[in-house]
Amino acid sequence: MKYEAVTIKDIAKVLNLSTSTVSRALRDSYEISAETKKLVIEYAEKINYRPNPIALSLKERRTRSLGIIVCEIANSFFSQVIDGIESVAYSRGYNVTFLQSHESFDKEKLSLEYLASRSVDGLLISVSTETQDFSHLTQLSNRGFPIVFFDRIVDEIDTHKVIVNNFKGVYTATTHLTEKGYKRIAYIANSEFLTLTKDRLNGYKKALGEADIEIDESLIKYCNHGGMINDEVEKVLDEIFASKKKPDAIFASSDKLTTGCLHYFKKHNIKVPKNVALVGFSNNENSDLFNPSLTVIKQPAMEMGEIATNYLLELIESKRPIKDFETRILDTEFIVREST
Amino acid sequence: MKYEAVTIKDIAKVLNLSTSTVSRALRDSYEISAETKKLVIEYAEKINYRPNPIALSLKERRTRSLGIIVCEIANSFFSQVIDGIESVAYSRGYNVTFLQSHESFDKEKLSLEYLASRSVDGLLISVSTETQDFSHLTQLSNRGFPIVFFDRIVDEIDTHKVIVNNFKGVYTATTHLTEKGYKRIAYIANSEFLTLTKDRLNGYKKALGEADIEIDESLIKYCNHGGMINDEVEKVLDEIFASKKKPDAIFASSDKLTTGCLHYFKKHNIKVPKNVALVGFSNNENSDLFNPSLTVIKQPAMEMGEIATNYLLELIESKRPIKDFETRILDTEFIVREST
DNA sequence: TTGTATGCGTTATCAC
DNA sequence: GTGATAACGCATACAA
Repeated sequence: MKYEAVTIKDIAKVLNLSTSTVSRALRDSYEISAETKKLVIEYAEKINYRPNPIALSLKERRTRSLGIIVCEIANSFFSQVIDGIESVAYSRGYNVTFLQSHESFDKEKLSLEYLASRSVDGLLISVSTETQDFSHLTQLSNRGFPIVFFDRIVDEIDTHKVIVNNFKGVYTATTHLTEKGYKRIAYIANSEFLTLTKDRLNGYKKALGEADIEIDESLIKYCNHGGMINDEVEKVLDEIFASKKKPDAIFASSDKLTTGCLHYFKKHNIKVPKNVALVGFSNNENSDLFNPSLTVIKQPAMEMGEIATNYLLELIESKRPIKDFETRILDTEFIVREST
Repeated sequence: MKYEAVTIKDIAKVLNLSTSTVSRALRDSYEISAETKKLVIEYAEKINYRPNPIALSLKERRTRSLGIIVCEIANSFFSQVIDGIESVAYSRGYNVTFLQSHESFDKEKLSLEYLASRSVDGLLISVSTETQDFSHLTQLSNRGFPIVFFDRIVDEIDTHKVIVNNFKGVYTATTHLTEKGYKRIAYIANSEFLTLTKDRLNGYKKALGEADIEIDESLIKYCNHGGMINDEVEKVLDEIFASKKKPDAIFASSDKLTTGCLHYFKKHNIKVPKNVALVGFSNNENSDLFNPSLTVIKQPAMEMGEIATNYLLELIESKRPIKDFETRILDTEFIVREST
């Protein structure tokens, strides 16, 4: 059943006016007499008239909507980013559409295509772990479609970006571990295709180097689907714990990987921090309630969303092409708790 | 800067054809010669033509989008529902727009108005804790706008609904507490305006009655903002624990309230379950990792989203008005862990 | 002060 | 087999 809404035409017919008069009256144009205005506005109110945003979009050639692509919203970090995006977008009169890639390259590509085919005026994206080929993004960007990257950015594309200081965050956390005397520190990384993974790994290596700990590549493991695939984390941990020289600490590079480790430890009855210490990136609001409470690197997620959205609106609303792009780097917060 | 996309007109001009021919060729119409089709399709592919969904929406008077309003997506239960909604919607060629009410009646009303002004073809909604006045929903529903309620439904409005058996879920959980010997069981409820709150409370009362425990109204507390306001939970717990006869167990009626209790206990050094037991509704994927691990009532969130979406699409796509509405009641799952 | 005509991108209808 | 035209709902340049 089609729901039929009221249009300007309906109002015009009833009041014996032209659609243009009604349109102008509703927009409070100076050309219209106070009397007519009152008539139109009151009637519109009475029958609950609302302009059709679709028609407006077609006319103005813009949707006043922003598109967001993230791997998943059921993730503390991303839902906090989204809160930041939403608050800025709404205050500037923009609406928001989220699409989840579920860490799938194909889904990301499809979502992107849909959004860019004029459903939204611009895009905020944190790419999927699978994404290695950026041509879908490059093409759009080159044709002038406004894109801002956050969190998982793409180096090859020149535009505004918002990230955290991944290197420093991990360096601080790893140094914390080495200072506590941990020697065999495993690193469970996200997909190796992400720039952020490299930056984080460098922080880890630097800290180990400074503590005169040799880097053992067998302790560095990648989860190319970001822990989204069933037993990705389990497999990686099995490998690490099967070796003769077991780790005494673990660094986990994302929310999902961090809780993934905890689930594994619980299942295999590995005690934290007695048997192995754990630090990880996490914006989980309950990480202090865990058993043990987690030592975490926390990202300013909300702020990230706000800044990224302001950047995007700048690109969208600018009268002339923007050539000078910025990359904003935010600081992480390091919170020490029982797990180390 | 406005991003200019390719239109049928552009193709027509370049190939010296009319827009109608191009349109037909692209839709593989039988009227068009194979030769022309090939020409058009190949060129369209080359320049990456994508039809403008806005123009299509205007023409077809439908958007192929569904609107979702929930209190917040940073909530395990709702993000799981959303996953269910998304999967069904996409498989049926629909796109999804989420709006968060953040438990504010005003925000809910605004979001609703925006969506119903033809941005979406139908609406899935779990109302905010603040919502007492349903006229915004009643009006739309009466005018034939397709709405399906899930989780927090509105009794007054006749349409499809999907809920869980709240009475039974709470009855089972409370009985579990009485059987364990708990006598003073406090009940931290969500907003008293929600139907679901009444159903749940009835389950609690029935279980107490069967255990010959008198109902103590001072142990029943409401959080009318669903725990969204700063120290709502803290205030309520302060009251309960300030009384002489402290509770020996607590039932929390939502995800947010359950973790809210845990945070309070941690802060005030109240041991669970030694000082007080805790059961609550929760779909948190990490509730087994908490300290202590939580005894919870878990809802089939994903399934709820799927069923609700199927109902909504039925309303949208039906040729004639639907008069027979269903309320689907799903079973909850009760998981016993350390907190009781 | 108000009305008429046009166009945003697309497709259906009717003409040739 | 292809082209011209109108329409979806709205805003605006131009006419009156």
